[in-house]
Amino acid sequence: MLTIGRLASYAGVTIRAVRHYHQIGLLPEPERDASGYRTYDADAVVRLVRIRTLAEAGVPLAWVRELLDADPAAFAAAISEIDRQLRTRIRTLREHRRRIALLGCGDSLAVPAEVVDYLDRLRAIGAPEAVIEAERDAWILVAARWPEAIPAFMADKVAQLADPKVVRLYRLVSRLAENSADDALLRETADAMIDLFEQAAARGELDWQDEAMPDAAFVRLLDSFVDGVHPAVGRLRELIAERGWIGWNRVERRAP
Amino acid sequence: MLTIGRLASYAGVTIRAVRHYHQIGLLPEPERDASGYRTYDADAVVRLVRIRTLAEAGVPLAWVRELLDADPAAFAAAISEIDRQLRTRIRTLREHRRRIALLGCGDSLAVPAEVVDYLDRLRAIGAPEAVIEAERDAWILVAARWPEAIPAFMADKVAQLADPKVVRLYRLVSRLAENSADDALLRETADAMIDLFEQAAARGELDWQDEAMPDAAFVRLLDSFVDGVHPAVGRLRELIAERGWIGWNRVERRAP
DNA sequence: TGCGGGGTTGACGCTGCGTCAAGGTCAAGC
DNA sequence: GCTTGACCTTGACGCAGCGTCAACCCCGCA
Repeated sequence: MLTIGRLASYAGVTIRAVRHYHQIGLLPEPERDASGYRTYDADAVVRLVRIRTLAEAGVPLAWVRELLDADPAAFAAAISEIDRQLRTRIRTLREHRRRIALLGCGDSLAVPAEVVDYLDRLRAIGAPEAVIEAERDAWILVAARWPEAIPAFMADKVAQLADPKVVRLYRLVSRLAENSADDALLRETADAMIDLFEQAAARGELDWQDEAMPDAAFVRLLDSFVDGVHPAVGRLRELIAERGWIGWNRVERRAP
Repeated sequence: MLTIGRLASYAGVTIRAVRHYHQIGLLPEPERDASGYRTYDADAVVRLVRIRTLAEAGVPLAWVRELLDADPAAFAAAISEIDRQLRTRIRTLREHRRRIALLGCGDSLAVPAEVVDYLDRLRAIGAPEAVIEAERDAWILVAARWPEAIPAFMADKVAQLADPKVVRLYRLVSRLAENSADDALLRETADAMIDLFEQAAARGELDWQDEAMPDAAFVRLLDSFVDGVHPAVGRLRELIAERGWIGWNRVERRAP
């Protein structure tokens, strides 16, 4: 007759594991001796070893009991099902490895490569860091909702940067970032933006905005990044609104 | 301003996950509105997306917080550590797959291949099923404690089966299994066993028993399988003991 | 006013044990 | 007979990352 400790050591498991198996009914509770100790016989060791054999092969304990006395067909079926699950988990972990290898750090975390490229171009034409961060955050949101649309969006945005008017606007914004009290500069910036808005309207580029961004609340959310860039943005928004334009990420002409 | 549901849907996570991140301090608790609803801003979405990006790459949540504002060097170090852990887990699962593919079912569960072979030979010479089961269970215990010793043990046991005396003994045992009341048969079996014991003793085969099986309690445990085969085994043990021999798996000569 | 679809906190469940906590038991040495 | 140390007992929390009730509040709409 064995104590729990000897049983466990014969089977190569911990005492805690044995008690756990009792608790979940995998190993029957044996007789107790006068002092309450569990007393095991050799059959318990055999059963325990079999339990471990299955458990160490990745069989969930919940399935072990049925497997221990399953006929060959059921056994084989269960084994192949468990193997399937193991394969799935391995695939998941491999996917994790793939993703973790792609992770950039800090700024570029959660930002698709196309967006990183676009932000670099913005930086190259002298956009202020605050603007770039706002763009980055906004594109993080867009990428989370429509990851597949990012390449097209970015191709579009990069193409826009070829327009000298756009570059000039960013220059103005950059100067404004350093001297936001300059009212003439503010007006000049507003003019430049409206010029671009009107150009876009003339080319019909505003017409498919609704399809690209169908969610008004989401667009307001994106706008909030722009508003957070600098206090002067509020003034800018007012100036532009006075001239009948509303919105940053989806612009509309309204009665002034 | 967003409710928790919109926040979650923008970031592609469940509401429960967001609350969980609050609970573990990964995402700061936002302001509440008059009715107690949490009100989020766009920055919360960005942070949440970043958390998900890391979590979906297999980063444990406990590490996400530090990673979110780690410098590139620390970030890279953490990433490589996490990748190491992922590789370890993949190796573990692959080992599970390997083992599960090797699992026999029912009888052969937890029995090494060499033992299966030996049991088949026993069956071939006509050993009764009860004896084979007892052998099987005993070898399960031995294999659990000294798996590396099994091939040598089995080579030895298989070699023994070449001895006609051993084969004859199993024949007797087999007849005894069918007719345990036959006293003459019982005595003949005892004689056959003692003959083998003495032959082994003469060849010095009993001398290294202690080295092979140093644990007396363990040997008693193995013996208990033999005792459980059939009630007649008890009679057999007495008969043999009268002639000065004790034990099944490790035999000793004692003063009768 | 009722209904459906939000939101709130609190708590248990899952997996397979590890790890205290707070004791009772046993064999051995003094 | 007493201590010591190794072993046994039950009970309960902890772990990772949420899923899933339960029980209740809030809001807009017919």
